Amino acid sequence: MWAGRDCSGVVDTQDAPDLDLIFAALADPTRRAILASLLDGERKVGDLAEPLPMSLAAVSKHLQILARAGLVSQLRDGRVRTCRLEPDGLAAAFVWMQGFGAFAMEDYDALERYIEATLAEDEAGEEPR
Amino acid sequence: MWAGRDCSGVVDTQDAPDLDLIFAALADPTRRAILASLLDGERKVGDLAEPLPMSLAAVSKHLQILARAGLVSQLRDGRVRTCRLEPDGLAAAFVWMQGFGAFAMEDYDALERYIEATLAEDEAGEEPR
DNA sequence: GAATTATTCAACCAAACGGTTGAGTTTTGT
DNA sequence: ACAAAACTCAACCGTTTGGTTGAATAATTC
Repeated sequence: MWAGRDCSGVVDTQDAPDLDLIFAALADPTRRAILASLLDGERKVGDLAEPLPMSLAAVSKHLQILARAGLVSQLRDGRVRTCRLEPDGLAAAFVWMQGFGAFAMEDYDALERYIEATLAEDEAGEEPR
Repeated sequence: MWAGRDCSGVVDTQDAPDLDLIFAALADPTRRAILASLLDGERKVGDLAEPLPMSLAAVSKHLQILARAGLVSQLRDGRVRTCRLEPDGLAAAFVWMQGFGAFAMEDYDALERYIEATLAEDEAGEEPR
């Protein structure tokens, strides 16, 4: 992976086709807030929108962007649309970044320990509902 | 982390201030190609630009964006500007995503194994120069 | 010191982004 | 059947993005 000499010969070498969409989706604080709130479990569009300082239509568009990136999915049940986090989308970006860190991060072990600690603490804290 | 009830009460709750910049920087394929090419080691701006299908000025702007996000740094030595990967910037985004995955990913172990494999293979393959 | 090399700066342009409002479109409730 | 609820769609608007070109800057070479 990342074969040495010409990994940038063509711009998009072996890039997963939707990393653009995924990272772009993550680049907005509103969208990250939505994702964070979905960590708690499924949510209706309206419930997601309620705390956010913008119109329902704006939130709807944000959700479309998250859906197109494969980060959330919407299940329509009656007139209500329920949103849920889609783990695999995140995984793609995560793996890409990891492939990076393997080379570049010096304090990889420290990071690993930090992550382990966080993970354990979270699992103790509350269930994902 | 991600305290249950109102993690989205305000949009930017405890967000690292530059996640916007980091993810936005990663959202462009040209910029990811530049980062990938920097995995090999330091590079002059011109050398980074050479394989890319755009003007030098465009690449210069991409590098500014990467620098503002803290993902690369430029060391000017004479008239030549040498770019290097900045690991800590990536780590911030990485940790954010990890905090996410801890809750959401079902196949966490599989992912971990995949990562371990990739890491081992890469370390065997070539040195980062 | 004049020309060349390496890179940024500034102005511009089309397209995309993040928001708005107002009008659909389905369900649900009475 | 009617009105309200829960959305999405469409059109618009100001700002940012990703590229261009041409000029500016700075260090090297002749």
